[in-house]
Amino acid sequence: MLNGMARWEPGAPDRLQEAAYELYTERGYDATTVAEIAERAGLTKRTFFRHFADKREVLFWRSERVTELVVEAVEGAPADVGPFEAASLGVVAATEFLNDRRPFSQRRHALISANPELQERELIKMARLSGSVAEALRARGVAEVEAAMAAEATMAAFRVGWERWVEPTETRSFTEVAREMLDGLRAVAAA
Amino acid sequence: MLNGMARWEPGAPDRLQEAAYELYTERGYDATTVAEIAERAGLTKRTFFRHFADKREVLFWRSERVTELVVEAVEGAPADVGPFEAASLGVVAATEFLNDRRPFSQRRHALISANPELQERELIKMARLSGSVAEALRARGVAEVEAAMAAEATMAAFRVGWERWVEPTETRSFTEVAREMLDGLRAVAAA
DNA sequence: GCGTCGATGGCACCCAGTGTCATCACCTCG
DNA sequence: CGAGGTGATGACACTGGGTGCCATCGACGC
Repeated sequence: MLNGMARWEPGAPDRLQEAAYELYTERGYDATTVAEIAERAGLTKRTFFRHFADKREVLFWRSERVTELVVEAVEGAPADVGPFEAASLGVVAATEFLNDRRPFSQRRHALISANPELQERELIKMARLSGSVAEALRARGVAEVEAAMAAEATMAAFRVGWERWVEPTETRSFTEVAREMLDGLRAVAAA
Repeated sequence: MLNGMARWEPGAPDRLQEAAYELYTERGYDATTVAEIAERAGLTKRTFFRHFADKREVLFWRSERVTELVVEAVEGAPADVGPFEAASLGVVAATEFLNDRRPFSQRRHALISANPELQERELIKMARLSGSVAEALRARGVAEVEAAMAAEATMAAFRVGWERWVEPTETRSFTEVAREMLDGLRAVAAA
């Protein structure tokens, strides 16, 4: 037993995530072992893997919340708006959620952009989100390919907007930035 | 020494890649160990990692060739076409290259779509490709954000087209499919 | 033939991730 | 209040990806 207090202290995943963020920031992702994370949280390696599928997943914990928000927004879009507009409402919902969490987002972005493995994980998360959006669009009656295109295109705008928004020099809200990107996408595609 | 013949036989990476494809197909990616791949190629695990950064990379070997073709196409686009059109020419170049390689592409796609780890790798490859396209666009004088948007959007069309093209029921060329997707993107964004 | 050099083998090692079983705290029920 | 059940954790062994290090081998120039 490493720490008599910690074993039955509640919130194991939270403590593990916090410890992971700390260590990843202090020493970098690569230089941190799962055993060290667990130790700082007063737990063991084995327990870490009971709560998180792998060493990367701890950084993406609860990100499904964003997916839910986006899907709900798409599903709740007015019946008369087209697929691109509906998907855009999903993107906007995500940005509104993230607007309050800019410092956290920046910190997380710094960690992820410093490591290819983490970028891969982020990319597949976004791809799955795109898939969920496409599915929600199909549920609205949008054709297969059209749904996929609208979802992928708006996600592209989201990605580009994200990269911009986390920049320290950017003063606007994520929502504003994303709207600019969505409009920019329209303009670029129309040209 | 596992195989007296193989050690100094030329083309170690080729043999390793072929062995990997065989084993991944026969037993699946997860159920295959690097040691097994190396053994079938008449080499050792250590040598495998001298030629490929990791177990996944062997499936993406020489995919930089596509990147080169795409970038060249974008750079060689007429000076008067807009960023979206220029990027589209890059996508078309990629499809033309892949048109001859449909069976290989389908086999590769089957492997990748069966495994999340491999999907992650594929996604980051595409993201890097998108980055290269954006850079080529900027070299043409396109503004930062506009370049990123055009690159991401056309890559989205490429991805959706790809998923469609590898379908056995699809009879058209990749180039045709991609053009439809690029047009579809225009239509969807304009709506 | 002799030395150089790049590619390979062999080995030890670290760490991510898993299967299995024992253990512990808490809860319920008699 | 004590017995048994339950879920979370610890402990341990094990597989496999990936790396560092050095010995070795084969080709090639001299």
